[in-house]
Amino acid sequence: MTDKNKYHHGDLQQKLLNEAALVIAEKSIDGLSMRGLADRLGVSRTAAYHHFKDKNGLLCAIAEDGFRRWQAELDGLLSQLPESMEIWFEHFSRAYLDFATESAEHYDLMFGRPIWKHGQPTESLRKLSYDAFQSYVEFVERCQQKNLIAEEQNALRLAQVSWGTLHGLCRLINDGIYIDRDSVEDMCKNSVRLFATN
Amino acid sequence: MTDKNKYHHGDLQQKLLNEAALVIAEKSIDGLSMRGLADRLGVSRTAAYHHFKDKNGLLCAIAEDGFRRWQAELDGLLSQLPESMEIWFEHFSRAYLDFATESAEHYDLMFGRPIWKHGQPTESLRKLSYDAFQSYVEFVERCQQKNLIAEEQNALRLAQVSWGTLHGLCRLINDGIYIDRDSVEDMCKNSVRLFATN
DNA sequence: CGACAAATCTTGACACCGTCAACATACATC
DNA sequence: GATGTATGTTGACGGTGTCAAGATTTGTCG
Repeated sequence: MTDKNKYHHGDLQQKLLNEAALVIAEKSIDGLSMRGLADRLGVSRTAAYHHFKDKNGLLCAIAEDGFRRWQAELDGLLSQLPESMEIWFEHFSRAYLDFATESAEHYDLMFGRPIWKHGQPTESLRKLSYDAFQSYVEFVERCQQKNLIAEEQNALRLAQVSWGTLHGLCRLINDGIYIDRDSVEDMCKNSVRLFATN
Repeated sequence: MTDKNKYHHGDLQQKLLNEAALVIAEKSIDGLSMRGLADRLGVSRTAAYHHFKDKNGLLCAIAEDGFRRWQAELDGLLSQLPESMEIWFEHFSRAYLDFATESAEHYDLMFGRPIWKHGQPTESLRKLSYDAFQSYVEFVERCQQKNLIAEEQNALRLAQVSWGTLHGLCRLINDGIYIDRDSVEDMCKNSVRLFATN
């Protein structure tokens, strides 16, 4: 290993992921191209194809990182049972919105059409996303067992609807339909009241 | 006008819109290219640029059609005050989901990132979308005046949150995250209960 | 150590894409 | 009939994802 003009790059796979994250932060997801990414790393256009099946594979890997970050935060939020559902859910909503808006591009990738509808999601990505949601469902169930939430409600449905609502709000912001963050905060409180007092 | 090998196409603008709708229905929005569309109409690659500023302009025009269709349906739904909010909202939800899933590609265009975040929406599109939402807000206000909805709630916020929830569900379906339509029906009923009994 | 296989990286090529510039044709109007 | 405008054309530029074939390095086994 001459260390200087090395033919093999070392850990191109990881470097690709890191650089891709930078590009996405700079120019959004549509600004990410395989060729441009290769250029930035001073590597040939097709080098990445030895580490990812295709562009979809790379995107899935980036989305996976997002899910791991979110899961870590989620674990903290779900680790102990709340005293008041209303306060907890407001806290949860804020954390969710913060994640979705601060890592907007990651969020769009994690739940967006390019991966889930068109390019098939990687099996590992599928599992990560499923686990994240599942841990939320189980949290709702634990809350029901402690009588924090009415037990006659279907835990899965409750989790789906409450998450779907948050997801809807986040999409409205990230897609540029609602841009007023204050409105969103207020909407968030409204939806909290709906879920918590029911 | 020789009628046969006519140089001028007649009403290319409308034909472009019609054919684009077909392409979108066949191959989804990403399958629509300016060049491919021109080919299908037997016209040169840049002919469309005399009728739309650029691809974004064409997409906006398609989205406008979607908004007009939705507004027509909306007018019917909002024309008279309901007797029961719960029944009405269930009816409304179903209509919204039907529209969003049956015209999935149109829906994604109407509320999707490509237009609102990246390519700036046309002024006319902006107005159409604003009007549609505004008519919903005014409906909520009328319901409040008739004491069908608690008056202390902010009508705008209520409209935003309820619509945001429906939008969230639709995105989950259209983006391929939830594919089970039965689950969605059930989720829909759950969210109805949240809004109607509050 | 040498040979051979696997991993990794390269260039070349293909088929797309959006869109600008320059030019050609048809139509409308004075 | 001349002239301007609307509409159509081809040519070109730079961009994209990705496949095939060849080059080079690394890992493995006798």
